[in-house]
Amino acid sequence: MLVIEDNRDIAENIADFFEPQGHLLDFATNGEQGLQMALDGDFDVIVLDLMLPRMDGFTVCRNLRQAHNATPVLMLTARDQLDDKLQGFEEGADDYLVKPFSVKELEARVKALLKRMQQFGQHPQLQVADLVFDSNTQEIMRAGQSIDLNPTQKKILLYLLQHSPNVVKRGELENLIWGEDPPDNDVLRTHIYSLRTLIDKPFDNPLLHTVHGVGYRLAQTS
Amino acid sequence: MLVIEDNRDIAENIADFFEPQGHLLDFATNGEQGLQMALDGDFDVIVLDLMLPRMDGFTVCRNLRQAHNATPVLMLTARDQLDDKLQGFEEGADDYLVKPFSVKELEARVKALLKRMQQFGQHPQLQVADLVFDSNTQEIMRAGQSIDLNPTQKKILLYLLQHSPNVVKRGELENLIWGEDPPDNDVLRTHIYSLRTLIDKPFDNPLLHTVHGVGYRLAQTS
DNA sequence: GGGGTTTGTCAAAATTTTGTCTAAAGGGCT
DNA sequence: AGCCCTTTAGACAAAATTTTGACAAACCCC
Repeated sequence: MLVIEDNRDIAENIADFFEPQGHLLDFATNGEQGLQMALDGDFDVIVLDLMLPRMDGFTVCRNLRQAHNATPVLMLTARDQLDDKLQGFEEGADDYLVKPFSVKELEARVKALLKRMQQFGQHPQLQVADLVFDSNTQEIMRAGQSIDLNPTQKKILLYLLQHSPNVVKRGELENLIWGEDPPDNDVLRTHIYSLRTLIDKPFDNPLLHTVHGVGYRLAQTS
Repeated sequence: MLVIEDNRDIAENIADFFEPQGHLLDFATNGEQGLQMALDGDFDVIVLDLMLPRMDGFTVCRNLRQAHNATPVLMLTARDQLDDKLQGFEEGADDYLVKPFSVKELEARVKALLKRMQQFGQHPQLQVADLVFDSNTQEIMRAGQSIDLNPTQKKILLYLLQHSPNVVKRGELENLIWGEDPPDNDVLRTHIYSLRTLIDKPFDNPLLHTVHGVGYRLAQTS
């Protein structure tokens, strides 16, 4: 659990409550540091204050999501900022709590988040069959050997991993890579091709499957 | 979205806000009725009041989970009952809101819940008899074995499933596939034929029936 | 039951989508 | 500028899908 909070009292309060319960806590006291730690470490949940030195909570959260980090985020906001809360959800927060709050309530919400994540088997590292994305080293490995991907390939693979075994529409991927205006010709095909030659070609059973007319999906089809 | 709430004002408030946005709402005014509806129907989210006639919210939630229903539940609780809220999470609620609340805040939390669900692809599964369509993976299975359909066949099957056991007019299907101007000759027939050979031929009892002069329907006719 | 219409069946042609691969274009760095 | 890596373009092959058309079977109504 990572707590990004510049107010020493609140941080201590949280520490006093959770640490005796056996939770491991890390603390950051400004946005930049927090983001860095969130990206480096592998936390089960992040408690994120909104008003922070150096980088505000929204920005931290947005950056986190852009880096394809799906760690659940619980935001702490001041009492009188409903609009901020709404924005919080847009940025990818999973829950929020209004200050001042009781630590027991924080506990309840953290529990709920963890339960929800666990229920769907949200492993800290993304994995399909023997294909693994190690969020610590940012490395992709298949069958134990490391594979080197360029940024686009990595983006695609990560997105497919996150949605596996579901089908991802071609349009989603295009939107992921190019945002609004995708190129007129079908470049995505080439990227999929190159990704395939790296992650599937050298191995026996392919994991990246085409769903004709729809898109692609990553799954073991045994 | 199912709203289980005995207070007429609150229910109306919710309805007024969500229905114009295109959400489909169902209402129950007591716990037993609510539980029944939750078990029968297929809701994307359930808003559950705590104090209810006939069966309280906790019990509803617990029963729901015991029946292995994973629909996200958002509880509504009175202001001064933190302990109750904690119990709510024990019983399997996914979030809660303290009364009185702003409808916008409810919206934000509902949205967050739905997003969380969606991230893990909690889409509905369409099914008629032993024929199942998983809209996440776009996989079609009958009697446990996977069946491979092309896009048109998928479209047709999906539409039939959605309308099962009702008859679907040929014109509807043509409109579904070709939009405005359908081909002059009767191609649909060929598609139905090919669909049949895949989903019915290999099995004992056919599910796709012709209604002469009208269209087709998907149903078990035992 | 018979005639006209609708539907089932099937194989081959036409079309679209996807895979493959090479070359060129772009971008950052020294 | 020159180099390296990444991204895009385009062309052709391969695969999959959709349409065509022709005939047989089933259906409906008088």
